[in-house]
Amino acid sequence: MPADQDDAAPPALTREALARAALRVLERDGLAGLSMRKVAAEVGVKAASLYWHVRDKEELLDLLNDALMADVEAPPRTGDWRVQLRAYCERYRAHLLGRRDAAKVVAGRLAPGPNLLRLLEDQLDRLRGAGFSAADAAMVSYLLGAYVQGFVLQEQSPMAAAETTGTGRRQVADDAAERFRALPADEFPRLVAMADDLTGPDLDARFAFGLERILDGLAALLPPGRG
Amino acid sequence: MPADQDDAAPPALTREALARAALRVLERDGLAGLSMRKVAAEVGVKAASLYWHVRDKEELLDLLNDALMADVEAPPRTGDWRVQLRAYCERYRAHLLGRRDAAKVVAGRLAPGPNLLRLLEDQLDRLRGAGFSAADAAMVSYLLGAYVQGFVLQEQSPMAAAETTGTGRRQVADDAAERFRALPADEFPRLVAMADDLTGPDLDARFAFGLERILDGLAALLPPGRG
DNA sequence: ACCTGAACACCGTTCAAGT
DNA sequence: ACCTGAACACCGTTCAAGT
Repeated sequence: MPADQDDAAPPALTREALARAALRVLERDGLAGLSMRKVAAEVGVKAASLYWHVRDKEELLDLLNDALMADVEAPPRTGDWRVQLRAYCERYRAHLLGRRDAAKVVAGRLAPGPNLLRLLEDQLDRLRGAGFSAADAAMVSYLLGAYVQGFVLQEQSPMAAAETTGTGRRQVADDAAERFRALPADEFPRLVAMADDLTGPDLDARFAFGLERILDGLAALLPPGRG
Repeated sequence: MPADQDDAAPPALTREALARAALRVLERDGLAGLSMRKVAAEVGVKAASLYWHVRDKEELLDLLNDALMADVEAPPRTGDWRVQLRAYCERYRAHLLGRRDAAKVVAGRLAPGPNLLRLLEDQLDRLRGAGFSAADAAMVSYLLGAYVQGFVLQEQSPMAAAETTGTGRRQVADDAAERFRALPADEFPRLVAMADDLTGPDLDARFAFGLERILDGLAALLPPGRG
């Protein structure tokens, strides 16, 4: 009778396990604190061992990138294309905001892993169903990705910095407004006058504003009945 | 008669000189190769000396961020708001694309330096003149910034990687299309069918597409006569 | 097939000490 | 006021060697 496979067998160091370990280190120490040595320790191994499973740190970051996309849930397929696309973007933003430094990891990294491919497939399918041409659907997906990632990148970094110094996000906005107001009014009249507009509305509102403008622009692409 | 001030005086290590040195190192070695030690060497000093002028590397990157924005030229004030705003975005993109890793440096970094403030003032002034409310103008500026930075971030990283491996950008697109086509067609029917649409149009066209959608959406914000 | 020890060539940052 | 030497606690990566 052969020994059970599940008693003392070490969990088998797979690339997926590596990615999950990297995810835990990212959450704990941030991207700047994510080192090969720490990820190795997280899986109970020495740094040099990682190079058996992964070419270099860059490849580990690719794995991490896909692990980050593992549990985004696509929105329900109810409502018209506009509510579905809006939900997609809102969920994507919320998902990125929810994990530390996620935007920084995801941003410049194209290499789509299986999880991202799954989402892309679903999104393109909905766009085609809504009446967008294949060429337009592909570009729309690209446009929305650039907007959401660019937006979250700008809001996540300062938030992280603020939390480090212990200041709340209301405080950050107020400080920024104060800096605008303190500028020389002859050189920067608009910045001084618009200090509150530039810093006031919360980021949810700013995200929604941009998103609605983009959706308006996309609607103009469809035949009048469907937009 | 006092000695001339301009004969043997060392150029005086200012923060601006530091920023320009960092810019040269960035162009030469990329963001990953930008170290305090190299920037110090670039200005003929030891690494420890930098900490007299700058709190830490993060602050040096803030200076670099503003130096990167030093010579962007605002578009001419001719044509309607739409041509001016389009020109703004195209110039910003071209400017970022033109300097190595610029998008990565600029992306998560809010701290606006004097150069960025100058541009922002000018852009807001044009938006107000075009008829956008103060609140809308502020949000439009934010939206366009997120889009351009997000877009360039996605196109610049792979370009840099491709140049490292010596492959041209046509080759990169073809390889990507091939990967889409090789996916299992039952699980990813759209991706397989749309492989060319997803990778085909060059990045200039993709950028223009997104930009025009956004501009369409913004036009809907103005009273019918001015949009 | 997978892991380790030890080493190499780097990092950012601090701090006493120099001028 | 500005710069340096020397050190500290790290990095990513390689490679011979182990099992």
